[in-house]
Amino acid sequence: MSNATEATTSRTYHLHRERQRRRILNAAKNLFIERGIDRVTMAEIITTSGLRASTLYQYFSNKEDLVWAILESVMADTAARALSAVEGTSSALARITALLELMADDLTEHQDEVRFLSQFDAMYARDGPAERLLTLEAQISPDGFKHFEELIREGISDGSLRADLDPELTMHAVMNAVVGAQRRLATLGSRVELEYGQSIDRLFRETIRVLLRGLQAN
Amino acid sequence: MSNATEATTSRTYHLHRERQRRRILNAAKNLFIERGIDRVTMAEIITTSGLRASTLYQYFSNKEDLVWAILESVMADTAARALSAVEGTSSALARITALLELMADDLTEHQDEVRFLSQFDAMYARDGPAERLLTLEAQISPDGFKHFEELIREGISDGSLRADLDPELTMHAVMNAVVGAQRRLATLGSRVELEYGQSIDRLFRETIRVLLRGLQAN
Amino acid sequence: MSNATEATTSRTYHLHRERQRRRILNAAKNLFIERGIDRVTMAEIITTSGLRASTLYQYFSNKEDLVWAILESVMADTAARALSAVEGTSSALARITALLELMADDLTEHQDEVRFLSQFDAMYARDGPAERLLTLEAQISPDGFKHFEELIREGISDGSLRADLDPELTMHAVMNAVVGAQRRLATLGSRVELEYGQSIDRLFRETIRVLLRGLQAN
Amino acid sequence: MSNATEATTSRTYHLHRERQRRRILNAAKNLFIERGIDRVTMAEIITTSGLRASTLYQYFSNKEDLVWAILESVMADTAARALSAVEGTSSALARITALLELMADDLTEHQDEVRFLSQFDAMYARDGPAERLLTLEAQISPDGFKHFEELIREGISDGSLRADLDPELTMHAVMNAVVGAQRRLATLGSRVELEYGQSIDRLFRETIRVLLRGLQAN
DNA sequence: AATGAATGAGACTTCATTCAT
DNA sequence: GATGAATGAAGTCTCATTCAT
Repeated sequence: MSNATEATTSRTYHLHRERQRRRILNAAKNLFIERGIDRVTMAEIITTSGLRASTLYQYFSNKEDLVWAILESVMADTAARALSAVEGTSSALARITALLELMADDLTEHQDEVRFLSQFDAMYARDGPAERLLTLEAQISPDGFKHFEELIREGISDGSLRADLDPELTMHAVMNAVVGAQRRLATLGSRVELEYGQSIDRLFRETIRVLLRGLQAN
Repeated sequence: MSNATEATTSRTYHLHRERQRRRILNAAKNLFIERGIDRVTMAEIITTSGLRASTLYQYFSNKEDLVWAILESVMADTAARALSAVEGTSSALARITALLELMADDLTEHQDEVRFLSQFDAMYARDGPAERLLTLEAQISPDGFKHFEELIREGISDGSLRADLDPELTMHAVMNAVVGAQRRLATLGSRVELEYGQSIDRLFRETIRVLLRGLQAN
Repeated sequence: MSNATEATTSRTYHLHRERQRRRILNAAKNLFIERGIDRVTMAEIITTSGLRASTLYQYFSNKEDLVWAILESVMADTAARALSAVEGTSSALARITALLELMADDLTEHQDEVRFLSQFDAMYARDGPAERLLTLEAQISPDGFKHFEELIREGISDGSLRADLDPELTMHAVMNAVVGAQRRLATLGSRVELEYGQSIDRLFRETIRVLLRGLQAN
Repeated sequence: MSNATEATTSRTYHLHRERQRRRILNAAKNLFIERGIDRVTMAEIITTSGLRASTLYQYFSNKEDLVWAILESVMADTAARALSAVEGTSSALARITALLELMADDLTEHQDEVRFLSQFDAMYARDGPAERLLTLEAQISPDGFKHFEELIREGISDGSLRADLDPELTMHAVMNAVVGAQRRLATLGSRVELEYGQSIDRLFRETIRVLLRGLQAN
């Protein structure tokens, strides 16, 4: 086999493998999102993805592997959206606003995926190796949060933010609250609207508003 | 059988049933909290509670039933704590402060139970009948949130809070964020401290501070 | 329920349980002996024993458990035979002769079981906890080998056995050779006769003869 | 292509094939010896040998084939050692002594391989075609055993051995006992020392001693 | 009310092997 | 001859739950 042919063959193989992988991932992701991670069986994923069990197991060695791979893909998607949202913003404030806006949009447009993340945290986050998640999370916010911290610093010096804030602490507290609020809303879904009589979107945007006000100097 | 004997028998019987019930509930609760709802099998609950499968099924007709019953007990505990925390406070502000303090305390002292609630939401909240939860939640905050709403109203009229707030919307948004933040911290546990380099308690208290500031007029 | 009834019930249950256990053990033993431990699947044992998989697993928690249980039963049988063979013998020599005779008989009449033991040793003996086996082996030879050792001692003092023997070493060496020869013959089965042109029984008895001669003084 | 080139190509090709074959055999042999024939999967052999499944199957058409090939190689090794041990011996007695010595040495120095043989017998010997084994065994003792038989005959006539021996029967009985003892010791390994409180080597040498004495006339 | 036994349904994997290129 | 991908056929075991007594 000539080198050229070899390369082509290898590329073809690689493409094929990638396609199959996605097929499985898609099937699993949809099922997980639709019915909850723990209620989906491998058999279903196998049927849905149209492969044979043994073939699937050549791509993912067990259910947990699959769950992590999907987590990765969901996070990568979110990260990509975040990156493109932040792109072209000039000030730190604009950047953060864009980020929070994005989270609000994601909540409406990708509620299922947000719920998946929520479920993942509830079920797997505690025992999976911490590093694995940290690595993943590094992707989603290459340095998005850094900007947040900087902004707080800046704001403090120019007097627009309260002087008594501890930049790092505050940033983490606020981000945790935002994420926590977002995930809770996604998780409870329509129940929130029933219970609170407010649309999810309004509630989340109000949360953001209050939090931002809480940061500003008076 | 005389009426008196009958009554005694019935009372004894009732007591016994209650004791057994608690035994099961306790065993299950500890296991759920320790290892996560989905990783606990009925067999384990049976072994731990020291009964036989068939006996247990006379008290709870399936696993979900058990989960809901524990949810109930956890919520009742929290509600009891809330009630005693609020007791003796005079102003609405004091009441709310007491409530938020309690949530911070619960986060440190009952982190496992908070995590249980989080997991419950992630796994069951969506399909269980909404009313069932609403009824339960009515217990936890007999009217605690009402006070919150009132306080906001009051604060708006006396000028201490920002005039542009919509009391109900704001209340729900803030409460959702507080609960979301609390549960997320409980869920991630030590991972948060690793990741954020801050103690869970500090982060949660900072969240509260920022949120409350966000409500105040300048 | 009266105490009497209770006892009866419990006895009935116990009997039933024991019967089922034997049913499984029998089915498995026959299959193992017939086709070799590793070529028998749980599914076959299940079918043969006429129970459902889940029922069987309430008696034995996995295949290895089953294998060990059968080992136990085979050893117990052998031990019982040994005991009754030795019973009524007066001298140590008579005892040993009886024991070796028994081994020869077992080789013809229970060749399958001897082969099972051989197979067990080859496959499991190395990793199973040593104590488990030692305990089991203590059963088979309550003190049968002790007699052997004593006999050697006696023989040495009365001059009938070679003076340069180390009783314990010799006993173990001889027993190991006898058992090794027996198992090898059982394992190779008809192949031996084909290869050696001698009946298994004759070969084994000749082995014993030579070994015993080797012990005698000239 | 010229004849010369063809020959070269063919030789190269042949060399390559031989190398690959050895690679596989080595990997498999080590694994079999280390962990037992039945616990080794083809996948492991494939990984260890560094080839792909499909490539391996071009050399050996199934697992059993591989097992037999290794048996062959182990036996060939032993045979080679036997040959070189016997080489240079003049008398039949010397020959036999050398052979038995070798078996004792093999037991210590090649215990794993002896165990492999033991396992092979337990698992495969019964169903594999008898001739296949006979052919193989012919290798190991080109005529070693013949000598043994002769020796016995000689010994009988010169009065050094007991007159009542049946040369062929005795030879086979003794050889079977020696091999049986050797394999059993190799199989049980350290467990023997635990159980018997004697080193494997001492036990085996004592066995040989007793057997030889058993053959001698007094 | 308690219990021992049973069990349907299915879960997740694994393995040796084959085929098309 | 080598390789990547695929796969049929089993395999072992688990689990929530029920039923007869």
